[in-house]
Amino acid sequence: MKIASWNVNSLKVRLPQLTEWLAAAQPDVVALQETKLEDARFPRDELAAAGYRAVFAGQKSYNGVAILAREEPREVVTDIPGLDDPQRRILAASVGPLRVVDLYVVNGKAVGDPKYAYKLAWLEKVREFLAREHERHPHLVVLGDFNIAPDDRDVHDPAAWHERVLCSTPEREALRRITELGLADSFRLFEPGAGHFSWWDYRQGAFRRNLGLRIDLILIGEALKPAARAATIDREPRRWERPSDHAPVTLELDI
DNA sequence: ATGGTAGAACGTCTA
Repeated sequence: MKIASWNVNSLKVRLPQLTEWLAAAQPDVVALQETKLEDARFPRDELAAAGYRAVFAGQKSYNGVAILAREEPREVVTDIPGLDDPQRRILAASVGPLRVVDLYVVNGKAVGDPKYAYKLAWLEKVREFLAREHERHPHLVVLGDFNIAPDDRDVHDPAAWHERVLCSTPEREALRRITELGLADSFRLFEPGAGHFSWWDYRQGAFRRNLGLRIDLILIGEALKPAARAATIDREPRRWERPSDHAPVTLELDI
């Protein structure tokens, strides 16, 4: 099984790129973030033509998450206890043997900003939800745009980003509390080195200069670790015309 | 340089 996560930054704009990438990469499950679409406008028919069933939780203009799969996702959850949140940032569903939780983590804007406090509170509520999900579903996959670079290997210029939003210690500790539920950052099962990024700012030629961060993650439960075969960051779509600022990330599981 | 670019929407927010 090949699973993937991609922040598409507007599914309306990126639909042709998504279908091209689906045809080339042939993933079995795909988590999307920043669809920026109301559910009534979700391109269900176009994705069905590409061979994917879809479940989604969207809103106008901002946020929005979706899970695509070869078979119909089951037991869909869009709202979790303790988060009465109009922002559509979380979507859980069962696909085949997997429990899949798609996250579009709050960006946070800047350390100390009210949005940063919302980010940390949001992550704690999500951690509580994931703890319960993991108890019920050992084959748990938690993936998406985490808006946190786990450590300095995931940052092009750690000095410049020191204690800034996406890299601050409280954010990294919030992520660590989630991985301590027994959820491994699958990319690091295969690649220990620095300099592998999944997001590059649109400005100042950041992609061309590889000035990026690795903030798009696929976490897997301990029970899935023996099945992990390969993890990639596919930079190719970031080179296309009018790209998302994020690259798709993938994990191959022998399951 | 509190800039720069992109998306949604058409002024201004979000990232």
